[in-house]
Amino acid sequence: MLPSSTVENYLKAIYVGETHLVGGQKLVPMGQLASALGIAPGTATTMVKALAESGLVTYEPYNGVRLTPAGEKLAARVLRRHRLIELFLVQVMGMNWDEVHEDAEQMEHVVSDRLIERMDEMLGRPEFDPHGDPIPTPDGQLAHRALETLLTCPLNTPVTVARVTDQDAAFLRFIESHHLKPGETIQVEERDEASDSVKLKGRDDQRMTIGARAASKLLVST
Amino acid sequence: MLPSSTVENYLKAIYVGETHLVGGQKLVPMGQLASALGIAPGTATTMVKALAESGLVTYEPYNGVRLTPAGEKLAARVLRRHRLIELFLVQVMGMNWDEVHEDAEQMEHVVSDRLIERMDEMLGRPEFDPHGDPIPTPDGQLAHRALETLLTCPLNTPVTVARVTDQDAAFLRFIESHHLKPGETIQVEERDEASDSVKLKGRDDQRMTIGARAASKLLVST
DNA sequence: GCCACGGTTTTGAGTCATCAAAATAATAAA
DNA sequence: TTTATTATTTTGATGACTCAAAACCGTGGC
Repeated sequence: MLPSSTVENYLKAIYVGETHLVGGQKLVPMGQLASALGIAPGTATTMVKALAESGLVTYEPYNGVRLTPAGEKLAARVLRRHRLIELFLVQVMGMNWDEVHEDAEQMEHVVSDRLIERMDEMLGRPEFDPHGDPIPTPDGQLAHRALETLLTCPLNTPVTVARVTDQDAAFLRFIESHHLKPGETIQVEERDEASDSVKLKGRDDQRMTIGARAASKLLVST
Repeated sequence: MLPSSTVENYLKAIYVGETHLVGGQKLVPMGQLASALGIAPGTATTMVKALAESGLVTYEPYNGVRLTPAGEKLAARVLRRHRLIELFLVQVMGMNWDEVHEDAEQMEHVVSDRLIERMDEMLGRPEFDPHGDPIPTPDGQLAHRALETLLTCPLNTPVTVARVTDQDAAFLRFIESHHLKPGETIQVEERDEASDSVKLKGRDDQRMTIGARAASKLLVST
């Protein structure tokens, strides 16, 4: 039984949901899953029970859901495809990084392994996609770097933007126009709790202030 | 209402079915449609009635189905996408022409207009795909050439292979290995009704004999 | 002109994925 | 502890799409 696009999307959402979980708890709650997929909560429950039936997830009623090794393998495969496709569309086809998400979202379910392999080859076996998200290897391994957000990194120290953890097109365009894409070097000059904002010095010493919410989505390496 | 992949496939099948019709009759019979789509005849009937309901086709019970202008526009769009994708996969990604059909079949329904436009641009607004099939323009026009099959073209006269009207991977590999791809120059030396075969002289004066059924799928320009 | 046969349509049913809304469980508040 | 709030699960239904098999044309053969 090859998984349907729907199943692949559930697994992917659970996978990334797990990474967003704080602390030792490992179960993704149904509500979070449902809203991540844009479906009604009841639908998520029904579907997750079916996934548990086929051994892809572990389901604890009223607590949440977790991937089994089999489910994790499939999820990593989908994520790998998604990120390779995004990088391909940007790197090879010259599309903007804020307009490739939807295409990747669709293509990840349908293109052949051969085509994915060809993309991987043309891109030189990349480890990160245009947003700095790590690309799982064919066997599901994720490269992981120790990164900090702009809310936690040291002040007045040059840091390199490594990853942007938001796919929203408007946000991505903002990042791009302010030269905050992965690879850029910046410094955090000041954080202000009261105004919920962060002051930055960017390329050409350009000053800018961004909200804490946005700052938390920019990951940097020191 | 954007059409589902299923609807797009029905329209595409009717579209190419129409071109395969001989003479003045213009209706694609249900049986042909069903077998082209690999579905049960009853399913085709049900679906075609729904398509007629939404104004995409004209349906005459027991006679067949024909596209309306609206349906034809949609069908041409899908075919354009399919053929651009195939050409892109071969030309840009270096895939073999016998292995791109399935990917194109899936991608044609999901990739964005922007991505298609980008492919078209990268390919230099091509008129024909790797099989020599014409690529409809954005407004649905088809370039058409006066072509003959190897069964009807003049004998002992150099002709250029222009189109291969079969997507079967094994057949395409045969064509390729015998240097009969679109663009190659060949000559028909002899036709034998009795043995149902055609004798050819190909590249480097190499002689070969192919069956009439295969010969009818090779279109040439004189 | 009748009948048989191939193609077509109907019928009845099933799968997958979804929703809204009612019922229920867990949790936080009073 | 009892209640109120919020999250989750059930229930009942729907919309696409599909099949198998029974019923139904329509035409060619005799």
